[in-house]
Amino acid sequence: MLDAAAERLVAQGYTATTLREIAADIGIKAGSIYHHFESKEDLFIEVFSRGIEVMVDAFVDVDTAMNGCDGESDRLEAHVRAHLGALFEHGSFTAAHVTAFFTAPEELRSAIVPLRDDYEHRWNALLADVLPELDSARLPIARLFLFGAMNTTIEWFDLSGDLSLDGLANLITVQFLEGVDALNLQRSTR
Amino acid sequence: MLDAAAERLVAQGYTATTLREIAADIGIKAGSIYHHFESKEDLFIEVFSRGIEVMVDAFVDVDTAMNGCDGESDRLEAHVRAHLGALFEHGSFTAAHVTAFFTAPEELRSAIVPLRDDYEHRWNALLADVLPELDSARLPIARLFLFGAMNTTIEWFDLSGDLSLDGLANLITVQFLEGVDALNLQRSTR
DNA sequence: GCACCTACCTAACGTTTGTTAGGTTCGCGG
DNA sequence: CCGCGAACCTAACAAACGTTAGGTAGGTGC
Repeated sequence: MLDAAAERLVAQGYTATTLREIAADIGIKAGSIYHHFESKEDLFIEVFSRGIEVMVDAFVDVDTAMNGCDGESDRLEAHVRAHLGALFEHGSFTAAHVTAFFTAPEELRSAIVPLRDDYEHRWNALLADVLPELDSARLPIARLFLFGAMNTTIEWFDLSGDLSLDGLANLITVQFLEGVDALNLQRSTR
Repeated sequence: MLDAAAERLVAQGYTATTLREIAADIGIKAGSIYHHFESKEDLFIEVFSRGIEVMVDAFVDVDTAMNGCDGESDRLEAHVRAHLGALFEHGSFTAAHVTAFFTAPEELRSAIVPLRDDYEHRWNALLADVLPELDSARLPIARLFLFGAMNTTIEWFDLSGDLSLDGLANLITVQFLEGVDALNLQRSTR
């Protein structure tokens, strides 16, 4: 049921997603939803929360899997790959979060903001490690550029196309660290 | 009235924006809107179209203002500045387009897609000029990274903050061309 | 066998939505 | 002064929304 809600969110946004639609998707009636959640808002708070949880889990997994052994740029690329994985490979929760969060009412959003802050802080810390020379005032801006490039991929990237998720993660990382021209030299991406 | 519709779009998305709200914003009643537009969809097609028009106009202005005289990276930065200007300085049409386009019903979107394609082609041609060595298969991807960084600024950039639009355009361009580390060396941004 | 809980349904409620038909006001051209 | 069209209003319409009250089927524990 949360899955169905997340998929509707991606396709239609918050207000356009109906409880009757979600209910129909899983073969029940709209009223029955209220046995599991107190309200529409309550249901979608859970969906958005899971979206962040998937991202954080993916982030933590990378952090524990590689503790200081690899190069810093490889570490960044692994995290980019994990973020993209959360977006495309772990259900629709993260995709729903990224596409539909700003279509939700403000009181719902404010309940989720702390979770988003936590995830952003993790990335700031990561970037501070990977880019020690970078002016700390420019660091959040660099992160926002990177997030912009990563998150908008849901609007155009096709999992079944010529470019793999590994390849995409590599391209984003290289472009971020070294600029566009470096996109030419990259290893084959399939 | 189109302005009011655009501002509501930015704040609430397509479905959550009511004709009664728009009417109240400009001091008329909901039914009166139908004297100017055939339907809600019709009204918002106009809003989204103007959003693209503002971007294209800004793009063309830069192209005619500087024909080959300046350096290629300056030319790119001028276009980035123009795109950000369309987003923040020329009313809410472009901002509404970028934030709310995917919250609109599909039949509305398909009426707008050709306009979007036109704008994307202009950017592809620009990037092909500025980056002649870049693999042409990577060019649309580079553009999408750049668009991602530029368009998500509406979610965080504050016109009245410490960073000016000129400064932001410079940061985005430099990061795009040379990578993150180049963010340090940039000219003061106010 | 009885009580109870979970999971669902039915049927309706009040509200809001896009939309429409018919009427009013006002200003301009002839 | 008359007619006409543009801009707006009133009042209602059917449909769809989130939500609720009350009821039903099936399983579990005692």
